Amino acid sequence: MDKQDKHKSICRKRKEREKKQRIQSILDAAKKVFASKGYLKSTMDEIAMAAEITKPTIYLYFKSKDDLILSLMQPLIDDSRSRLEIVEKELLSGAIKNGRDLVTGIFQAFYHGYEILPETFRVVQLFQQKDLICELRPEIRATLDENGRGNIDLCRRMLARGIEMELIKPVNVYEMVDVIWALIVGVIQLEDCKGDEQKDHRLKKKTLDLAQRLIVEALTRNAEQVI
Amino acid sequence: MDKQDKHKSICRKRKEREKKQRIQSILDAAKKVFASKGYLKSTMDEIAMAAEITKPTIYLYFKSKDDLILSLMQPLIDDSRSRLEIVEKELLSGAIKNGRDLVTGIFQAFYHGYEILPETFRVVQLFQQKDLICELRPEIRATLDENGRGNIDLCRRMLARGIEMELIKPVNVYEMVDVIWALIVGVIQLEDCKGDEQKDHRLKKKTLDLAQRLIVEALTRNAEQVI
DNA sequence: AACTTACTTTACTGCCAGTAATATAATTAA
DNA sequence: TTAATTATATTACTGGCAGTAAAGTAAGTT
Repeated sequence: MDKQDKHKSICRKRKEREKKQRIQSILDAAKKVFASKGYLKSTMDEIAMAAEITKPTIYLYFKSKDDLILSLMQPLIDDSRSRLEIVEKELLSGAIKNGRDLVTGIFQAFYHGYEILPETFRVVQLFQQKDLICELRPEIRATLDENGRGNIDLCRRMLARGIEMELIKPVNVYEMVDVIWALIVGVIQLEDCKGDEQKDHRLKKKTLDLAQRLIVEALTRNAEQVI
Repeated sequence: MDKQDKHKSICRKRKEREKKQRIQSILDAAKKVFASKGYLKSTMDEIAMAAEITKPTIYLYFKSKDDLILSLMQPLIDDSRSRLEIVEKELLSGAIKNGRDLVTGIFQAFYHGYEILPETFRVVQLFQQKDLICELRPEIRATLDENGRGNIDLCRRMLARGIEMELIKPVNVYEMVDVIWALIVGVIQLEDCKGDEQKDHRLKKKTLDLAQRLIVEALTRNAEQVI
């Protein structure tokens, strides 16, 4: 019996491993297809083809096309998170000595997600406009919510701490985080629809740099209040 | 013969009038449907129904669903334009005496478009993300391009003038206009996906106000250079 | 070997943008 | 007044895609 149980559990483990691999291969395929054709123009059949399976198999693991893309977003959120945490550590340890470095750190943490996965990042935005955040695998929805919110919270804490430390002027941190996020999303969106791939990145960078400088400028004059 | 010609021309005029009315009724119907269900969820059949005609008739006047929504955008662009022109007049006449009023004027000119036609405004953004600016009636495409660009140009001229008059600090006006536009679009988008209709407008306003203040703050300190 | 479970596929439905072919009403020409 | 032309509208379709039901297959279990 003992032997049998062992056998069972070994087989189960293999199965689970295979399942994970299958899910991963679907995600990889989806990433490729989305990246090459964009979310809206990509079809589930194409993704299935790329993953060397058929469409219904995808639906075994993902509730919908939206669920699929949102599952891709998780690593992106994680990336921002880890970058923000580094900035926070620097802030708490005193390595960050002025408002400029703090604001720049936050900007870059968010922006980096776009640099590593532009297409996925773009889709995050699409989702905000459509009313499609429903109909997701609850797990994904939950983690997405939690982590997204987590990043924002972390960001707010850092700004609040920055204010305490008098690195930046007192502002409403809730609104402030929104403004930073809005700027990044807005600039990327704007430049995406203008540029032709090549100059694109440079333009975005320049515009975003200006945005960053303005925010720093506005937040770091120690004399006056913004509010 | 003279009499006949007159008759003809009168009839032709009536026809044209009727045609315009039909087009207008389609646009009105589309505006209603889009506003109530959003662009993506609205179907051409629904719009046809609302206009009390059938779908193919719409395609007689509009090349595609995209063409239809873009036709709706024109008034919105015109609105921003006329508001910007007022600000420009004030700037040239000397009625605007500081950077704050200039920046605020530009912000408000753009933002007003959202206030009067939120759904259409939102769709403008959608278009920037999708790759759908193709396949339009060339006339619409042209005017849209021209006027959109026109507004941006106007805006740039005003900022440049503001710099000349030393109302604001010297910055790259191309990037600056992008930053302003990005902020407005970004904030609206962000708040749209958070709020539940009621508090929505107030939140947006507050966040946008902060954005405005920050830009003003950064641009109006006369001592230092931003760039 | 019969049975259960997990997984995959074939073959569909339903929805929707857009179109071809056709019908109807109004204008013009005879 | 009637035949021909034009403008306008409709019915009935196509094609593409997300998502699903039902049927098949392979592996593990008894």
